[in-house]
Amino acid sequence: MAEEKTDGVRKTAGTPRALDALDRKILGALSRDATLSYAAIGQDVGLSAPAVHERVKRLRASGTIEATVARLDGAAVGKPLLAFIHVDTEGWGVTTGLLALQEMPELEEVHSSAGDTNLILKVRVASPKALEGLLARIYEVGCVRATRTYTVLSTHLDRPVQAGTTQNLAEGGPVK
Amino acid sequence: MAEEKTDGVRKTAGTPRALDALDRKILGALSRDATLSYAAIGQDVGLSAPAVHERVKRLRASGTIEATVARLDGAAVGKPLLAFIHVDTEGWGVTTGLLALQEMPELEEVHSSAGDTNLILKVRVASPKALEGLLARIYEVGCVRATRTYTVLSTHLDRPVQAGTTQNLAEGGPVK
DNA sequence: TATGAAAATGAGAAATA
DNA sequence: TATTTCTCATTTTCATA
Repeated sequence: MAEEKTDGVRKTAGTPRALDALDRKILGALSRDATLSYAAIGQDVGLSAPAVHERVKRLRASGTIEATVARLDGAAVGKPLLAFIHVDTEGWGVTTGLLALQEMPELEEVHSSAGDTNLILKVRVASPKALEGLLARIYEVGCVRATRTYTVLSTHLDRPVQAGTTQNLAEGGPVK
Repeated sequence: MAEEKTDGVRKTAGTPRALDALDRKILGALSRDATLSYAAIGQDVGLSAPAVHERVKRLRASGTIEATVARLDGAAVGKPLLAFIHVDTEGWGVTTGLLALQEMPELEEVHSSAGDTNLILKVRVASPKALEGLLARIYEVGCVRATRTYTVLSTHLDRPVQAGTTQNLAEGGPVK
């Protein structure tokens, strides 16, 4: 348990510096394709390559850019089955057992939730059988009252955090 | 490259080539940090830099690596509120209105689901008010019978698709 | 703008089937 | 023996001051 798994946990070690329109455009480009050269991004946003580099460095240091990672195809790595699992727990003593679960690469997201459930899990597994095994291990943690599993039939959209907001996207929107 | 970017939608245009242990280690490293040099990865897995490059090129071409992207901090880009929305629809005619919703950068994931709900949405917004506005627009689509919103209080784990499986987790040490 | 490092490409050698 | 895949050497592009 003495492992320093930072892996994907929020850092937020950043300066609360405001982002301007240029920052947002750069972030938008990088969130789509981080292999773009600074020169190419600079052409898009109207900046020189070193200027883009400077901003990206700042965005990295501030934690706005958490990491640059490869997005893998679930099916291609042998995990074609995606599911969300809602877990109802007794009390708040979930933390200990939770850490053990996070060791499993099948788990991608773990959120505490408001609403009629306590915990929302996003998992990706090889087969229904693997899902069954995963559920069994969740109950082994203890303090689990019930689970509800939502198997994903098809994914229509799956993209990273977007830098843009609705306001600067569509001006004519009927947003009240 | 003038690429047909569909903004995160599955392509799976890949060869069904099996991944060996080396591929998985490389994928694991890149899914954590895609800024690593091929030489550094090569040292980890016991390969030369060009050899790693060759495999990565293959993995990209096959679609196993979908993209290399920057992970952004939701709070830092002005969207501190994460929520899952379950949508109950009437019939299956959701497709048309769905496409309009995907234009909104607040939407990150859209899945069809089995279970007692039809659609699972993952959204990230600036405020409760923005969430309210988003819900309103969802109902505007039509065919929406009901929604259930699960607001995320805190995120304990959020990482990309993992290349490993539970079986080979124990054997493979932490690739540092 | 200039420098250094790393990525990309090609040719030869070794291991495997 | 033929095919695949690694290593080595070279060029070119990009990050960084």
